Amino acid sequence: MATGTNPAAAGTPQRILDVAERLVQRRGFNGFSYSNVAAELSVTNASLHYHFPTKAELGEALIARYTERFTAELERIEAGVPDAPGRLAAYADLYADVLRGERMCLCGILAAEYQTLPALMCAAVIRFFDQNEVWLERVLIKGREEGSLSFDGEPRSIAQSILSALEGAMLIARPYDDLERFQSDARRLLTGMLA
Amino acid sequence: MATGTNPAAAGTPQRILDVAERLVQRRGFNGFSYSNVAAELSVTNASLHYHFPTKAELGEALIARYTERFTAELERIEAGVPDAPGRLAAYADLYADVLRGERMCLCGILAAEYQTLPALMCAAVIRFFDQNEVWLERVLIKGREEGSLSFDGEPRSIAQSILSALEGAMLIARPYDDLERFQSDARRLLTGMLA
DNA sequence: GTCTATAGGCAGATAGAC
DNA sequence: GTCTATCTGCCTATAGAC
Repeated sequence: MATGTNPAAAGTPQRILDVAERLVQRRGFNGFSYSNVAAELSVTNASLHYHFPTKAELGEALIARYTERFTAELERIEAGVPDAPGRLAAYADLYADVLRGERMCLCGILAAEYQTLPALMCAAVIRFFDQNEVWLERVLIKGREEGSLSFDGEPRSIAQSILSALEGAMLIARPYDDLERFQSDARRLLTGMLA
Repeated sequence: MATGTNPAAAGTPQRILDVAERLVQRRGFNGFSYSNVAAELSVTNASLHYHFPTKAELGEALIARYTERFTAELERIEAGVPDAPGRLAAYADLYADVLRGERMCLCGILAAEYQTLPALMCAAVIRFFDQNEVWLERVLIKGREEGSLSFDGEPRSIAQSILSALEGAMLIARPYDDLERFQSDARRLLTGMLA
């Protein structure tokens, strides 16, 4: 073990985050409790507080890990998909994968609860969106240079619209429990803006 | 008074709904309490329970009233705006007005909390979205017949995409507290799909 | 690191006086 | 219709034993 901690317990914070993440993505930050997480892991409430003293800190850790993982996926797309249209399609597929797990985007659902979140979580949500927009903007600029994408207006502005549209498509598809609806919306919204 | 109730108290249920509606649109259904409403109205918790015995019933009443009011706005648009493109623009303006009140669409924010809502509220949220789609579909069909709108695919499917895109634009614009961002997104998303 | 035990507060909800 | 008073339960969080 790199950390030198008890091997059997080494992954505990990660397993806590795994369970909490799924709960937040399905029920929202105000819709889950320490007890929900504890019950699933068969540990006590107090044990969770050892790893994440406050719910706010747990929330910050959730966003940080989610953002890291998402960023890694974006880098993987850039490494594996050469053309800009393919990268945008792969980007939409990331959202579809989340939806397949019957989840909302973590930061999408936190955006809905934004006015009730601790300040540090708010800032982290914004950073997630900003990072997504920066990546999308880069893809758009590259696509325009290569001639594989054509659009009017500022790339950053288009990137914002793509993010909004995909988050909205997730938000609405989930009550209908309809993955195909999301994919249909995503396809239309993307092709529409890049006609 | 048509109801024959105490004049001074006649509007109490409405005032309760007014306060609760704003709280839900800003903080979510799991982010407000009877006490929050009571404090704003300077009445007691128990008094609220007289009018709305359970939080679920309060939630159902909120969606019912919101849907009625929204439907009335849609009829007003059809009566006042002759052309289909103008109707779509007016539809987007309804969302902008909500956002100006620093609120999310009531059913949009409830969609995020969907998995935690009582069954009757879930059904009512779906009905709201369906009603919106039916209206949008009608506008799209009329626009295509008149030649003022052109698009590929089923009108109902486009209507779904418009709803998703506008809800998403609201969801993301609110953390940024940026009305212009919403309007820019809405314009692009609409013109893109109806190119 | 995990436990038992518990604190202190707020949630939704009810009984009964006025 | 609104009040006071109260119930029960869950919430986040902490103290201290093991």
